[in-house]
Amino acid sequence: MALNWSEEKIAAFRKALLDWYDQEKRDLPWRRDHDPYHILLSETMLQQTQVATVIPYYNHFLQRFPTVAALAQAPEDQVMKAWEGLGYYSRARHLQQAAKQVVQDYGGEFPHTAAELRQLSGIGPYTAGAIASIAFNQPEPAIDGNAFRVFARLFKIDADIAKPQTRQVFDQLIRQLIDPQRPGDFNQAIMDLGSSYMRAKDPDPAHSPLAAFDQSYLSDTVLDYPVKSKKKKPVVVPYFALVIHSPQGYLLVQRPRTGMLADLWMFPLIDRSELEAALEVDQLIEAAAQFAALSGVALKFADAGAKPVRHTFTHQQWQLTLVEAESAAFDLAVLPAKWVKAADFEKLALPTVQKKLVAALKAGGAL
DNA sequence: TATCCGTGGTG
DNA sequence: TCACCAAGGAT
Repeated sequence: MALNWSEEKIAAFRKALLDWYDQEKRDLPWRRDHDPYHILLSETMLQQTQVATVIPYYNHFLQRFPTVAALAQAPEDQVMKAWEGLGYYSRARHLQQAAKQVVQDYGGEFPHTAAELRQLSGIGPYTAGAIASIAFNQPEPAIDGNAFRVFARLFKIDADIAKPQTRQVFDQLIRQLIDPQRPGDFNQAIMDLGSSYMRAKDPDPAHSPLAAFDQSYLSDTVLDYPVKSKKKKPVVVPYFALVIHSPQGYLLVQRPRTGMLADLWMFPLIDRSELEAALEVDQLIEAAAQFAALSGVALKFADAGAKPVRHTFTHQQWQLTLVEAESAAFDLAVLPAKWVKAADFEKLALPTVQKKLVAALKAGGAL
């Protein structure tokens, strides 16, 4: 998309945006300096996550892993523990992998170009542009949801921002507008604008510093932009959650390294949709015994009919029916599993859904 | 390219 | 209850 603005108009646009930013920019922990490690950490945490949620995680994580070298050397389970509750857990694993790449491939000094940053694990076009512009003053766009919304409104762009190929339309446009003297501030100003006057819900475009440049505002069509196709509803997946207790504690298993809640610890789950008609208690016992390699160990089930715990993810809604069992301790050597005392749960990285299950058990008097 | 991957806030 | 959103990336 070619921009037919004069040089004077482009200069006025940049000045209006940056003057406003200089006056009104938010005071955020990762804006204290331009350390690329700080920028990488904050940008990774901020992916699909709100600022208010990230701030305490960011401060704690930096306290725990102060440098890129410290993160590269850290045990992975400690990194996961620091990420616990933040969601999208593969971000944590990729972040540590990127730290290792910086140490091993670049001697501990981040590369300066977006193209090189893009090669690091977990860094996509947005994060590469953010680090390159904020930490290294490179004139690279950082196109996040805010930038999509702000520029879609400014220029009444009809392309669907849910489609990957739409990014290039915005990229081309922003490269013509970004301030070559202050690219990092330009990108961050757009984000601040997108989270304030140009927010998604109930925007206040009249008071935006870019109101005079905003084609959607000038035509009273702000709420028509950005154009974004809708997501599908999450599918319902029913599980039995096995609460197996022995003298050594509760049985927890580590989730597979890929997929949902990767690497985190939970009660064993049995996918009821794969069990077909095996919904009777005796069949359930058989399935549980099979799963946990419990042959010969007697189980006593209780409260199998209790109300399920619900937890909704982006693409799935889990309905978890708690099934409690008392067991002798048995050898777990071959499983990614261990017996854990309830008081020691907090030492492991647990997903929120597991914490919900624990809370339900405590409310029911068990555990 | 379409789908997968969490969580908490909001109206 | 529900739909949508919030500083996206990997596959």
